[in-house]
Amino acid sequence: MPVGTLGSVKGLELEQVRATGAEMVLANTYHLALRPGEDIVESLGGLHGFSGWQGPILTDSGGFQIFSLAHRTKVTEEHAAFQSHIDGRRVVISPERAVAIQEALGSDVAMVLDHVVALPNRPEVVRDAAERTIRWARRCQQAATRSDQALFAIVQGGLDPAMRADCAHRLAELDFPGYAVGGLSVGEPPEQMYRTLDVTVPELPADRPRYLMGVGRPEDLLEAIRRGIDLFDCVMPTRNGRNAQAFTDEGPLRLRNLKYERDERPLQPGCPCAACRRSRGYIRHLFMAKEMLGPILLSIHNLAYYQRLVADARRAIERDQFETFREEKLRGWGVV
RNA sequence: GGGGGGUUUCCCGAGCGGUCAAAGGGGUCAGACUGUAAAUCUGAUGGCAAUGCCUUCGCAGGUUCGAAUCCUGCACCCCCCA
Repeated sequence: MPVGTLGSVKGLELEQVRATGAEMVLANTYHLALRPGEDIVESLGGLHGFSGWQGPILTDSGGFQIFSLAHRTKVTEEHAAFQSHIDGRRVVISPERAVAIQEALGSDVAMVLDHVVALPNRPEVVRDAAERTIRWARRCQQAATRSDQALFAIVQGGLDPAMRADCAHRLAELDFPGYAVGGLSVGEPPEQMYRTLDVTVPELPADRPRYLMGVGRPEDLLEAIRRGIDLFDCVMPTRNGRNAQAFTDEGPLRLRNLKYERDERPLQPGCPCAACRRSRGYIRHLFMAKEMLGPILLSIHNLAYYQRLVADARRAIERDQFETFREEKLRGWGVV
């Protein structure tokens, strides 16, 4: 899923997002509750009518903001209290409120409010957050009223295998329609994230979507797919695209680099996206000149690249050739 | 013709006797970015055999232990008066 936190995949029109192959996008509860407010989104047709996106929409709950905006957030058993990053006012999001906001937003998939902490962290902090996440998941489940909206649970538990497995197991017993693995890629080395997936994913029902939140680099996606993950979201293709980085089969390209000044090749030979109809030299020029088309084109390219990556992975799995596919990709990226 | 102001490292622009290879900004070069407080942030940016040496603040001389800073002459630019 491309990330459209504020109800828009930054810089891109709906058709451009759709043309990358994306079917589902992500938006954010905390951010939309602050601005414009879920009541306004609801009155303007819900997230679909409001943004115009016809496909499925998943809303994150605000749990990630407990981590990313930690310095202005206070968590109690009852709720998370934020000091708005926009105007400083107090914004309280309880599990019940997170569900109510998401129901008003009208997303197709809502996420439970979870408690995300930075890693590495003290065991008691990680355990406390994981236990609270389970209690909050129950409260979210009980607060949910819409039959046309799925509610996914989120596994926490840091890097502790036992805690992860336990958290996953206990959430699985609550019979959610989908499960996410959260609290990863928040500062820990990739290897530790992979090891955590090794022990977490097997505890989650294989007949439900298994979603790794906020990940990641192309190699992270393949490592996660290999371990049973079905769904991802990440700002990397769009944010890094806006910052002049293009993902390709030869690894990421920093288009501002002098070496592309006269490079007449496309970013990725064979890529059908709009950016790849131009030369690297032209795209470098756009970034050096601070033309808005630069960030737009690389956002398009990176989203298309990511979509193709997972589509190809899916096809490889169907042919039982995933390992070969993965090794080829990693070799191209120079990761192995 | 008379009076005044100015010329600083790639650019703009501080500095006005030593702590100045010289603030700050721009540009350039390089790096970071993982459920978006991000079209953002970080570092480098005279040369070198480099805990030191050399070259540089319009040009040429001079004063001084020491000058981007003071003095003299010259060149060029800007403003006002005629």
